Amino acid sequence: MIYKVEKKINKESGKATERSVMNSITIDCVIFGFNKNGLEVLLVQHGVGIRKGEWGLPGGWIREKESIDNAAKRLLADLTGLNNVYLEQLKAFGKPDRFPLGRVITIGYFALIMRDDYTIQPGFTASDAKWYKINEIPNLIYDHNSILDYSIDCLRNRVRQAPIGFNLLPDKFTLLELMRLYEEILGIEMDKSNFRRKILKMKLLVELNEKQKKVSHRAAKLYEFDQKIYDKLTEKGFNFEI
Amino acid sequence: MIYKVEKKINKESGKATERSVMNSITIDCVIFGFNKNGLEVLLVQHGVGIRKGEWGLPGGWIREKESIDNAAKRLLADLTGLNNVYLEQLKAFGKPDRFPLGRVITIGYFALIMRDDYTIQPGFTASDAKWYKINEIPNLIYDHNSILDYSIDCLRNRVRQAPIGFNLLPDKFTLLELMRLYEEILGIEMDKSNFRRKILKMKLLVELNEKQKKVSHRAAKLYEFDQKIYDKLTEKGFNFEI
DNA sequence: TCAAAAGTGTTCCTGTTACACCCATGC
DNA sequence: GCATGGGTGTAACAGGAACACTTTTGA
Repeated sequence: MIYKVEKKINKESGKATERSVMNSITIDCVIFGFNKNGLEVLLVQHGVGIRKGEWGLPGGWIREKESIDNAAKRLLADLTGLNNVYLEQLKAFGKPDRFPLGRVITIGYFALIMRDDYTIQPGFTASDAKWYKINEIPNLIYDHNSILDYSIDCLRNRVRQAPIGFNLLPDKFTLLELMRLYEEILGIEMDKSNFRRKILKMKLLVELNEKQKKVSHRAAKLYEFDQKIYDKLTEKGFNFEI
Repeated sequence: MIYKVEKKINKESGKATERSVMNSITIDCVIFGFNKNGLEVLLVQHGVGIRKGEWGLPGGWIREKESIDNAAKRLLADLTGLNNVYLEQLKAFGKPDRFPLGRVITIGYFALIMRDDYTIQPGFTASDAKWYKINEIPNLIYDHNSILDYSIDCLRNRVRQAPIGFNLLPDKFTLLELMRLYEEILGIEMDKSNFRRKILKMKLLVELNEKQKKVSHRAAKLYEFDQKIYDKLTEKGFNFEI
């Protein structure tokens, strides 16, 4: 029974014929990116199987000897070529009928990456990959729409309680760029002045001796987020909150 | 290979010889209870296998045709005899060496139950079950200590952002009882007067025409939490926060 | 009448909100 | 000079923290 399921799955995905991976468990990853288009998600098109041509979250199998976190990291690196990416587990999704060809539980992850770094590598489970705006998501395979919805809720919560939003921006950014990021993710409008005060008061940004270049307005100062400063502050009981 | 692993697991737990469950995936549940002793967790003692006599989280296998949420519900009902229990998934735990006899990923859950309701039912994977205070947890099997630690962090966050703490109290409770609950979970001291104001201002408690009885001091009013009121408020954009 | 907890009121202080306004730069 | 976004300042308000005080009940 289980063997049969595994064979079918392999037909579908066209991979993992050796016994080096766990069966009945997969990983699916919501990859968030941010640029002038706003918040986007990287989706892949299935290259083989009955759902060929349809879009879904990038995902894959877990090898026998790797942790689930490392499996997610590996899948992400294979697809994007990026290594030190912010990655966090969402939760497990396990409705019995979520996958039509057998009982497969999937563990959801979300990643935050800096768009400009990114060049698409043809992933082994995808014939194509494409960024989609957060509010223009098509119908996805399996339960991937609900995983995606869940990930957005999760991102909105997390981004307000931990300084993880910086992972979506270049190393050096202006305060307004940071504010636009929060506005986009949270879907709200913020006050420039109040945002500046709030974020600067936390003292976890490093003010650089550098300014924007080639902008048709007064050049803004660039700032940097320093994880070490944040770690020190949290040790002393500091809680990030926006 | 996988079959071998499964046989070993069965020896260990003394169950699931049919093929009606998924292999390589389990569920472990952190069950929180609250009474005059404070916040406690229900642990079970392994009845058979090499870890006999050691304590761990109650858990079990997922049947082929049930969702993971329902599997957790079922396990909880089998152990405690309770049915409508507040239950939430933590996340999946999947270090490759977390289970010594083979690769098994577990999905963690936490439950909030009202202690007085509770009578221990001999669970099929446990020879004994016992409540442990949150800060007197012994060494547990496998990675159960880290699952438990994670669940406490998670509870502390959740209890401040959603009105789930009520599940640990009787239907009717006084404001001070509620405050003591928060103090215990969050590990902080609160001001009686400020807490009253805050919680009453939310208008999600129903004031009953009833008072405490047989107390050797002024009897306090009893209140009730009404999920419907909360749902209506959240529709209007209300956010619970303590 | 005393202990213990219920319940009310008030003051101080901080952080947030909603603005108005000036500054620098490219076109 | 004007449009655009950068950056500063402030007054009004809301909410939280800290604390004092009165009330009710059983023993």
